[in-house]
Amino acid sequence: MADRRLYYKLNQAQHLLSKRVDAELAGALGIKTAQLGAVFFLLEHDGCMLKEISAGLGLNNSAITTLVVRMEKGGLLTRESCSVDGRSYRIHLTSKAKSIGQKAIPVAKELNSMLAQGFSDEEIDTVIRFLDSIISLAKGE
Amino acid sequence: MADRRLYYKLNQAQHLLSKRVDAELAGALGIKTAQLGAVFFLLEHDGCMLKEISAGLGLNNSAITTLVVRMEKGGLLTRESCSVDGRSYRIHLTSKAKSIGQKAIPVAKELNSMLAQGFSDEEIDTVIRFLDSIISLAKGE
DNA sequence: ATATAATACTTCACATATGTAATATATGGA
DNA sequence: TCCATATATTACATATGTGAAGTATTATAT
Repeated sequence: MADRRLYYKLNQAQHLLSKRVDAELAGALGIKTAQLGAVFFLLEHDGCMLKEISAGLGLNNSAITTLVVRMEKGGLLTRESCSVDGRSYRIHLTSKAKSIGQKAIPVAKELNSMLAQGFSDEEIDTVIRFLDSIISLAKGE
Repeated sequence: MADRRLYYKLNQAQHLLSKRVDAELAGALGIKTAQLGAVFFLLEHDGCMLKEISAGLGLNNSAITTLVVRMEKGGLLTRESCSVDGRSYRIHLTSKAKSIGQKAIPVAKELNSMLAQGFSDEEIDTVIRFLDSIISLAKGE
C-alpha cells in the first residue's frame, strides 16, 4: 500500500509549493499568496469589515488586523471608519491593488492548470472533493 | 465543472486543518505539528546534523536553527558539538521527546484514517499521487 | 603553504499566523 | 439616563517561516 501519511504530505505539499509560488508572485506582482488572497476576496467584497475578511479567509481577527496594516502600508487598501457602526472600518482596495488583482487572475489559472497536469478530470475531481472534505471537517463538522 | 482552484484549496485545507490539529496536539502531547515533525525525523536520524533536518523537513537552515533552539529550550533535544567537524552539531532527542514521539504514532495514524474517510483506497491513492506530484514539482523538477 | 571555495550554522529584519487580554463602541433594558 | 452585555478592533507575547548577510571551519587548488 502506498504511503498514507496524508497529513504530513498535505503540509509538505502546501509548504513547499507556496514557498515556490511566493517567490514567483513576489517577482511578478510584488505581493505574495497571503495578501493576494485578501485582494481576491476584496475584489468581490469591496467596503467590507475586518471580521468579514477573517471569515472569508479562515483567519482569526488578530491575523487580519496585522495583514490589513501591512497592506495599508503597502498602498493596497484604505480603511474608512464606518459612519453607521463606530466600532468598525470599511476596507477598500486601491487602484494599485485592483490592477494587481486583474493581473493575478491569469497567473492563478495557469498555476492551477500546471498543478493538474498528469491527472484526468475525474482524478482532479477526486482531489478537489478530498480538499473540500478536509476544509469542512476542519471548519468543524 | 467543479471549482478547480487547486492552489487556493490546498492552502485553505492545510491551514484550517493544521490550526485544528495543532490545538489538539498541544493539549494531548504538549507540542505541535512543526516540532512533532522534527521529532519524527529525529527518531529515525539520531545524531544527525542541522542541515540534514533542513533537507528532511524542507525548511531552510535559519528555520532549523530557531526550531532547534526552541526545542532545546523545551527539553526535547540536546546538541553536542561534533568532534570531527567543528562547524556542525550532533542532535539527539531527549527521552521526553522520544516518549512524545511514541505517543504520537497512534495519534497520527488515527488522524490519517479520519482524513481518508469517505474515500476509496483508489481515491486515496490518487490524492497521495497528487500530493507527491506537487512535492516533487515544488522541489524543482 | 597558502589563497580561495565551499560548508555549517547563526543572526537579522521581516511576514505571517496564533491566542489572550485590553479597549472602544453599541445596544437593549431597568 | 445609565449599566450590563455583546461586538469590533487592537495590543502583546510567542511560534513559525523566509531570504540575505555574517562567522567560523574545513576542503581544495594552485
